[in-house]
Amino acid sequence: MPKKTQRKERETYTISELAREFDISTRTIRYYEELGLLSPERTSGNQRIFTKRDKTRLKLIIRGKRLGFSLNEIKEMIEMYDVAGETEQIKLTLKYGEKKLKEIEEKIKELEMLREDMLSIREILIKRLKELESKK
Amino acid sequence: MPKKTQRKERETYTISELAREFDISTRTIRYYEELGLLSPERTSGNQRIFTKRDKTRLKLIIRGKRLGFSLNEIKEMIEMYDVAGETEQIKLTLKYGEKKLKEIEEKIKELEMLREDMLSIREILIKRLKELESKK
DNA sequence: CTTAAGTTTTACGTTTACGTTAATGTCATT
DNA sequence: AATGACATTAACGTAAACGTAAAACTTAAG
Repeated sequence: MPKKTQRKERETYTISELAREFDISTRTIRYYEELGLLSPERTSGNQRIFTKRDKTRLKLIIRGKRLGFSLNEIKEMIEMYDVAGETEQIKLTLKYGEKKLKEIEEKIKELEMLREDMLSIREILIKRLKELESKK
Repeated sequence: MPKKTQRKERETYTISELAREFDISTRTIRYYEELGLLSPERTSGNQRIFTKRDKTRLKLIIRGKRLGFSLNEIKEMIEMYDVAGETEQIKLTLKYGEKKLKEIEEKIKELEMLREDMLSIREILIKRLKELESKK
């Protein structure tokens, strides 16, 4: 039997690896853990080990931030992923999810409106520019 | 000649009227002025008078905020509306506008991804719920 | 003219989301 | 075992975006 590669699963990351990858500080990552947004394992020497799952979460957190959600809102959304629970809990989660879904769809609409605004301003500017250039 | 109605244009608002309408504090409105996002006229007694234009701006500011833009970014976007200037200035504004447009389109995409995530979580939850209910 | 409700500026306070520094510990390599 | 690179906790600092309170002024209504 051939020796199996030692590489059982090196699908873990250190804090600075993730920090570099997402272009944030290690402090930020620790802060997210402090708020309960992440809960990485630890080595025997107490250093954080991040799994693929943690990495996915971090990506979610960052996306949420970019979209104007507070860390608290993001936490609530993330917790939806972790509902192990009973029917009542699930129903509540579903309800909250519907609310968030509506908010998200609202935001999409608003962004599209903003986009339209920007596009028409662009048109105006281009027109003005052409006038100026032709009078030159 | 019939007496014209005194109502030449009462299309103005006090600070608290706007505050109520947008559900923000008067402090917030004053703060936006302090940052140069608004510049309302004043009465003889130094009280702020907001025009329709100011109101439109305020709406824009609030929308921007909801979408995760900083007040500074919002200010820069608003200033695009006010470019009276020369070709060079217009070109710069256009360039900045293109950048913002891309950012906005990025955000729309991200929100749509988030929406997909939420939808699939919902599916999972609903499925789990049905299982639990059937085993009852 | 008086009064109440609203407004002004000034200034210090608060929350969120980290930045920064210090003192100490861990890990991999030589 | 020693060196250098990275990690840990603790704690104070900071910028953005307002909140809050005080003291004085305006305005609309009666």
